[in-house]
Amino acid sequence: MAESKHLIAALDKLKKNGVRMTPQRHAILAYLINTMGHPTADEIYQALSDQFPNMSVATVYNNLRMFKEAGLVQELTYGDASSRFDANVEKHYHIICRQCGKIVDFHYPPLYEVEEAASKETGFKVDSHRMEVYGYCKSCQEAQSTAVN
Amino acid sequence: MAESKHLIAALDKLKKNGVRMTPQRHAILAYLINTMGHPTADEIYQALSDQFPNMSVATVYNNLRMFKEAGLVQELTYGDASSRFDANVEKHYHIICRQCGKIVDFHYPPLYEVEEAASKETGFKVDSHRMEVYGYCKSCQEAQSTAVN
DNA sequence: TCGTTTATTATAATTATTATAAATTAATAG
DNA sequence: CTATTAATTTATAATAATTATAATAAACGA
Repeated sequence: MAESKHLIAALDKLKKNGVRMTPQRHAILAYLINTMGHPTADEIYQALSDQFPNMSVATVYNNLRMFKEAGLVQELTYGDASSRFDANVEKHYHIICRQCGKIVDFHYPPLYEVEEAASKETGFKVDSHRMEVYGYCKSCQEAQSTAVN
Repeated sequence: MAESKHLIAALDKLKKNGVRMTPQRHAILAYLINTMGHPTADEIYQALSDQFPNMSVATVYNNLRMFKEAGLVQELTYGDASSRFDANVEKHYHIICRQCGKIVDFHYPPLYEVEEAASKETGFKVDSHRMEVYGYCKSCQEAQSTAVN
């Protein structure tokens, strides 16, 4: 697979920020950008363990922090133990399955009215918001309806 | 301070669920209901350590889980390390200060249209959503504007 | 290619949370 | 009121995610 536009742009941004490129860093970033999922640090570590048998988990965490600071990835935290990471920084929202934990993107016009209302009510200077929807994905709905009660 | 209506209702609900009342449990619940903040498990533990010098942190965690399962409190997870707990189960949203971490409630009509749109786009069966606004609270704005650059 | 600076590795430390097992205590039937 | 029993608390250990540290290795501009 050729390097996607998205990946090329991200690499470019890092270079402009004076960040050195290493094989590990490149692989972590590429993995995040190419995957449709929203992997945890450990999932990334596992996924790249064939390619980099000696890579340390610390490298994954260090790079994820770096990418986050550079605005290339977003950290998602839910009730469960570990953070998930998303290289899609375009405006979009997530819907999460309560049963299997799957995270799917969906589109909706950004909720700027809410930001404004919140700012007015609280006096905060607002810069962003986060919103997720919870429910049951198609396959978990089916599993539920065919289950014996 | 007399027991608030809110606390009385919560105690009632627990009794109906066949849950035993203990001094620790009562104190944790009362603390959560009376505080305006959104404390972590450890903050609760600290706050009650005078009253219960021998209480175990596990007791705090156990009870918080219990309250959550009973629908009496809500667990809030943000990027930072530990969960926060909110005994206000009325519909409301939070705005969070990026600088000092303060969490303040604000009101806005529940975003059911978003739930519907998400359901339509993804095929999920939706049951709830979560949304928070981020920014800088008044005192942190002032601190910033008076700071020497 | 060299030298400096940054990144990676291996490992240990930290922190939040959960599990376990023994001791205690609340609810309640008698 | 007391004894019973099942739930709760406590103390402690275990787990798991993440971060810190120090030594080694690699990137990249001169």
